[in-house]
Amino acid sequence: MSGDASLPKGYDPVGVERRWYAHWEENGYFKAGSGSVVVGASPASYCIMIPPPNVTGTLHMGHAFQDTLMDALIRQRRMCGERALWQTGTDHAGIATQMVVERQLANEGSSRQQLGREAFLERVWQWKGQSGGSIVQQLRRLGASCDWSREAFTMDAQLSAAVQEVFVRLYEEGLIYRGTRLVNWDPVLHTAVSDLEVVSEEEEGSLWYLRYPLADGEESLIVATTRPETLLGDAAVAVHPDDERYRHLIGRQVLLPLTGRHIPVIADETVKPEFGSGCVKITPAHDFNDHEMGRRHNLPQINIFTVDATLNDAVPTAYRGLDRHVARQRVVADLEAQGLLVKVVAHRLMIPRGDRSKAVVEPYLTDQWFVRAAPLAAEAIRAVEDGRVNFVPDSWKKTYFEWMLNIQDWCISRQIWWGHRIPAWYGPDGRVFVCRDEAQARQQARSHYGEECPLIQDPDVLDTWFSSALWPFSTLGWPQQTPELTAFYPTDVLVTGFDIIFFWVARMIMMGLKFTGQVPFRTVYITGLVRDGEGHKMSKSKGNVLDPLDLIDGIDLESLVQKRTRDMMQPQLAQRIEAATRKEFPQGIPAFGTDALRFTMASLATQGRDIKFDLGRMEGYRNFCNKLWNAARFVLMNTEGRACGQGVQTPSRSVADRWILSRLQQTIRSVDGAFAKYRFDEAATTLYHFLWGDFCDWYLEWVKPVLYGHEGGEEAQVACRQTLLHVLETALRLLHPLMPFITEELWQKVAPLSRQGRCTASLMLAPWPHVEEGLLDPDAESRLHFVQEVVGAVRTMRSETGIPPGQKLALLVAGDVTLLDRLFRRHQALILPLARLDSWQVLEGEAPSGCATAVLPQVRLFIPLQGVIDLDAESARLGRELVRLEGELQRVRGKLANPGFLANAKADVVTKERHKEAEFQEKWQGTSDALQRIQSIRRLP
RNA sequence: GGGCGGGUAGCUCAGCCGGGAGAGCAUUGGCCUUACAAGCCGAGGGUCGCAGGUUCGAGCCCUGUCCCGCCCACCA
Repeated sequence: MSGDASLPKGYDPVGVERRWYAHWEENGYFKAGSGSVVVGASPASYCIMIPPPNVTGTLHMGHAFQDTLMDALIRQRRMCGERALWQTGTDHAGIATQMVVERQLANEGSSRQQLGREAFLERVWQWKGQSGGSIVQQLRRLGASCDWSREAFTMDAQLSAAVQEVFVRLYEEGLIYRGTRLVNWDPVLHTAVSDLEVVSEEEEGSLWYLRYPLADGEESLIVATTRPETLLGDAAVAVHPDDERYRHLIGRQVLLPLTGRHIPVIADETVKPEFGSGCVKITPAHDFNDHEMGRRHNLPQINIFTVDATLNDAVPTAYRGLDRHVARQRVVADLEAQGLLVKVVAHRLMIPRGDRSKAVVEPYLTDQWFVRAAPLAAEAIRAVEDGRVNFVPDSWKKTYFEWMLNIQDWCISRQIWWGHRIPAWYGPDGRVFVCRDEAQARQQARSHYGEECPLIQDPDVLDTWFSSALWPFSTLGWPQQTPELTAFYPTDVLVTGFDIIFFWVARMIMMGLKFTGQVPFRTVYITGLVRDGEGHKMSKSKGNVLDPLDLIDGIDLESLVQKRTRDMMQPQLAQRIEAATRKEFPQGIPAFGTDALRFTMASLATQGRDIKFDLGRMEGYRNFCNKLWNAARFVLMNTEGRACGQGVQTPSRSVADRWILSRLQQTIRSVDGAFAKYRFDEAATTLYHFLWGDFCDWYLEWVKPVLYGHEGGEEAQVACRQTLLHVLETALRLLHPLMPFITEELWQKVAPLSRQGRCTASLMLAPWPHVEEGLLDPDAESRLHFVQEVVGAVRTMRSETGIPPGQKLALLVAGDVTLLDRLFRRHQALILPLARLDSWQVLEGEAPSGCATAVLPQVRLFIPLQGVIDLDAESARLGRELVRLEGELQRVRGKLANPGFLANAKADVVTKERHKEAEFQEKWQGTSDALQRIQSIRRLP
């Protein structure tokens, strides 16, 4: 050992991560403008808005994925010298948060109604105070370098003011209106929800065929329905005007069973004669289609439900107060008893459910506030059409257009308490005053009524997404024209999932354009969903959820099982989940560290598809961290306390030094390009292969003889140490956006030794590397490529012919003399140790018998090993190689014999093929010679 | 019903402007070689879903088709 290693033998992320994150945050490095300053230039601004997580939520894999990418972008641009702001914050998540607190109250035997509005809101704020910090703490564990000093919350005073301002202005322009409309009603949450918050899924149901007698005479008709209970609210029966079967009934009255009401038979083009019986019962107050038809035919809207979706007083007494499901059974039973149930057929249908409550949503007539969306959408469509906003991948803009072109008015009022109260006040006569605050409303009311009148504020709050839509400018201080708004708006990239393109992305574009005249962001990077290893969506009920923090810190099996089976909505699933978990993670999950998680996320971030989270890959990248750690350890062991050429401008670099520096430039170029096109996977694999392959496997091995003093002199050592430090230091900078912690830890030790020294207090603030054209060295690259081929060929020969690895060998080389001199003799110091050869010499005359043979372009290699070599193995190997080469030759020659190819292919392609032909031919010849020699030996007794 | 994405090695995925099929993991043979066994050095493994077409040449472009996934849509 060369002295004390200054680093432990393995990388242990735990302490490193906590220490550096605290250090960065305490020193204000996350604040916009903290990055390395480009002298003489006023820095460009760069801004990313975080999709604010739910304030009471917890971090999941989707966050880990997206936030890793955002942080990588921000860190990279910060290092590029830009004034980079990652605006962070949380969302009040109206319904979701209210539900959590209501559940708590239910457990205490209380309810929000018992508490009253004010006390309930106090309770929610209290809960927000308790749990609201956890997700931002978890975000910190990911290494997220957001500007915490600007952390925002959608219900902060300033953001709330923006919400009111937007509401009032839209109202004044007639883009917000109030009206009685059929909306999606969640009977469990007692609130309207928007179309987007309703998820329809196919479920098993029935189609009931019911007989409705005509009011006059003996005739009857049969309707088919999936919702027999709504019969009680029927206003008509509709048939197709051309339907011969029913034409004579049009205009006559039907006696609606169970109610005694008379309803008309009407004709409407939208009725499909082939479905069911061809007769449709029309319930204008409880079905969107029927509602439309009811408007066309002036039918009464008979609301039969209460807010709980129990039957109200509009139905016969027998059914009042019944739940809609009970009512269905009762209605069907009563009809059957009266002989009016014709048949019941199994029928699959789409059932709409609230995305939060999972309750079946009811179309329900209520007074609600709406945003007139179409006028806002028009400009938002143009912004994407003309490229002011780009989608990555581009194909998502189709999805965007599709929705925007068919956009419906947006129901923005919610009958819940947690959220932004609608700034509307009602006078005694119901007149509405929409104002920025109550005082203003009073003033207006006074001038209208001529005296002080009691005003009542609208009890509803706004859809959470209303405030989210303003996030890109409300967080920057709008409606004030703040310096931040000027500097950072429009923002640069939005990183988010496809699942909220409609909920959020589209609405931000509409609101941004409307209120700032500019797009909110120039690029939308759409990520896929993080799925489990089998490609299933992660969900609590499936028990396949991975917590990013468990991947970082590790978790033992028992805790994991407990975590996955705790608080199950369906406890019967717990057993299966437990078994599956024990099978998949028999040892629990080891601690991989944040950097490994981030690197995995980056390398899985291929565009345009969901990602299946592969734990094996994560393990590989954990190993990569360790590899990097040990490479740095090696470099430090061989540089600390020695001459490393700090002041030396033009060291006498070896070809290996020049080679790795050249490879480094290529890597910088490639990583730059990858970041520019959001190919995080490409950036990750490029760095992985440069560090593990070029740097560790080759360069470190090549320099060992120099460092150990076996090869070259003091000057060579200095140049080599300087190169080692420079390359590692630069690579750490390149890797930092993806792996912030380990790179900082190592950089702090490596950078001070490097030629330029540690230029900034933290790697976070260090300048992003740029390509030094002068260090590109094609000559060194091609020569060492040859060396790699020779070393590889010898290693293969050894391994395949069973030569003991410890056995030193003498190599015979045949080929052009000047070539051998140029490529072989001059680089023997790079070849012999890696190939574990102790000598080599140029072969004079015939190759000796009993040789392992390798054929490279223009060079043949022989290892004479009388008695040791496995002739059968070598012969088989050569045979395989010959077959391969013959195949290649055939293909290339076929091409070159084709006049069409020669006539049409580009000249350089033809030249390339000719080279290939020559090369294959030569290899074939050499291999064939070798095989013959072996076979001639085997024929000997 | 409309739209989108995907199908490449056992698994998870790259594959650029059409020009010699790649990586990681897994498998397998050999190594405790003084940074790293979370390591080192080798090897095997693919009818690029299928069928046509364009082209001198197709994993890549076109047409059709099958399978998987997702999104949107009011069929009672």
